[in-house]
Amino acid sequence: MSSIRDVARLAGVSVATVSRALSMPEKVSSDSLAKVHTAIAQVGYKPNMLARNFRSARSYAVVVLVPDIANPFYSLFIRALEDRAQQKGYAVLLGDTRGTTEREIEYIRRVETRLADGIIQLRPSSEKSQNNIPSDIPCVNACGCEYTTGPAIRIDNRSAAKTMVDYLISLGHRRIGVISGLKDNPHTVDRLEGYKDAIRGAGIEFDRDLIAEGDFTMWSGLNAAFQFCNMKNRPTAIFSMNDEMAIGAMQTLKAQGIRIPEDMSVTGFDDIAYAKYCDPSLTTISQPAEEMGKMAMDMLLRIIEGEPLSQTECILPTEFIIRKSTAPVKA
Amino acid sequence: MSSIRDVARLAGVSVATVSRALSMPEKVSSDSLAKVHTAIAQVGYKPNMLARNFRSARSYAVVVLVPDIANPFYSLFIRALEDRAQQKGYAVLLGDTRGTTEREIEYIRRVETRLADGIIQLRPSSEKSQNNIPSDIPCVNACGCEYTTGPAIRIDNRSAAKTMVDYLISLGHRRIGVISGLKDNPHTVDRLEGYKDAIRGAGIEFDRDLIAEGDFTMWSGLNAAFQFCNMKNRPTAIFSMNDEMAIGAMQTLKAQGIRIPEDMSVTGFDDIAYAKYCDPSLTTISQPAEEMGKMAMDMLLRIIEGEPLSQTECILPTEFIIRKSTAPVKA
DNA sequence: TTGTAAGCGTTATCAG
DNA sequence: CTGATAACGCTTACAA
Repeated sequence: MSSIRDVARLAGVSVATVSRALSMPEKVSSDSLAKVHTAIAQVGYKPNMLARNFRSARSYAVVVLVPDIANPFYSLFIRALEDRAQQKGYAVLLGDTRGTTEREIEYIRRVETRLADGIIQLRPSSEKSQNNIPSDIPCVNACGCEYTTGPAIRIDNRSAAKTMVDYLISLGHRRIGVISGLKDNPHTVDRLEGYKDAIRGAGIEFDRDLIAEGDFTMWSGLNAAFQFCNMKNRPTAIFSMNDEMAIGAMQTLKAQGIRIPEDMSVTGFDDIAYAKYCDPSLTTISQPAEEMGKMAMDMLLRIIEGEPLSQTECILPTEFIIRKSTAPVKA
Repeated sequence: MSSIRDVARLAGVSVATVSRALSMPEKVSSDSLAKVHTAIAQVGYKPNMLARNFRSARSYAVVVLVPDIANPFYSLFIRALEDRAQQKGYAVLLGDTRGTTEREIEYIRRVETRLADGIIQLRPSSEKSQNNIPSDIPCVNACGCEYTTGPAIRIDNRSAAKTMVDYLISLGHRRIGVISGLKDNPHTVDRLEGYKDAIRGAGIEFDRDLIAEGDFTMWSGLNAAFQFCNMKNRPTAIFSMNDEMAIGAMQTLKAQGIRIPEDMSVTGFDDIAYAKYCDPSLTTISQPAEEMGKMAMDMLLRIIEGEPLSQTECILPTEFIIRKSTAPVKA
């Protein structure tokens, strides 16, 4: 309600002095400073950031584009992103796209109209799956893939997947089913390459029938698993491209009387919180979501503030976590 | 980059006309309208919303204060809130407080400094657990309790809890353990009252030893369950105040060789996605998070826009969901 | 060190 | 229906 003018009047100084007292107190005499502060307290002055932002042509806000905030894997990211943004004085505008391009575009428009200074993209993108974001707006992909263009923080999905499948192979598995994400999802592509790398390395022939397509939801994992249950020569292990599908798959297997890991090993990817608590606990790949979120936000803020980028792509290490859902193949 | 002046110049009209063409096209001649639109297209004009908001003294943004965004129960809420806000042209500023008052205050400051127009509070609050929010700022509690003051959307925690415990009693259980949230959490208080209502109704005496305190995390549920395992006269059923703790508890029980539900029934609260997929699937109470989020946002926007509120508190019905984690007590 | 005043992009008022 | 112009609250040259 009260503006800088009220404070100035009451303090008996000019508005410029009040402004300076707030943003560069060292350039103001301690006498004025004191008067200003008491005046501020008296009128209960709160600076109008809307005016300040307008003046500085900056919103100090960042859009976080996320396919689905209810996905636990993304929640972890967002928490890290928000934390970092808050530390640096930026706000996070939540942009849940629900996978639609339409909503994505609405949010992009927000930065074009100055309501946000940049974008953190959580949807993996590659040339094929365009990201609709004009190249002149600051953007960092916090969840990139091998073919992601532009600034990105990512893990090496391909080699992480290979590590996992190598492990299954080392346990004696030769028929290893895959529950993938949607075919054209960049994560799916990268991780499938890793799977192929591994089986190729072990001299195992690629069998298209061993690939069941899901969409990264538990429900799809549950369904995909049926495909394997009904096979005459069914796999002895399943490499699921995320934890949620693995958990869904385990439900199906258990319901069909298939014991995990005795009859079939199951692995996940991401290491969401439940992975540790499901039954049996899930062997999986842990992504450093905390670190990735922090780095992505830092990178974006550098771009926004025009600081030079030491590197435009950053690949972080994953952690391979062995729990109880995997075991050597039955003799 | 280009402002309304550039458009005006190119279109050969005044800035006022351009402004009107955009916000009230019916008051502008179709001739001018056409000229303005071609000019806009030519210079690629995007209105500066920062200026617009400043002018209208509104940010068209709303802070959503959430204790922890990685908590799946809150994610559902947030998704609904964001959806509704977006529909109405408002942005959602994510305010993950991580349970600290300090951060909560930083976010409240954002609305005091005009960066947001109001607050959706997801932390349950009552007189005891104050909510630090000055009464003059628009705020709706989307996750209220029996004693929440001010506008709120909530469920009847007490009677939902009673329903659940009544059900356990109907299965023959008499010793029913409770895994509660933190003692002073308003949800804990309400749900504990419901528990007491139920056992009182069945003539069962309240036994303080049957209450294990958790903090709504899986980990705390896991620990709390040990308390029951080690009892000489252990409960035959556990009423957990949320799903996550119930899932944690089930891990412990299974690890101790206690079968669920044959040896012990376990129930949850919230019906998070994972409740359906854990093993055994969890009997729980479903909150209409989607609906609650929508209503809360609508209510807040009404307050912000100065429209009258038909009701200041709204209690939505819950759904009682029976799955596989509960069974009649053993003979 | 301080004050004056211009200006950020938009909308609203008021004449024409 | 249109145009000139004054705000909105703040920052920042520039001058004193």
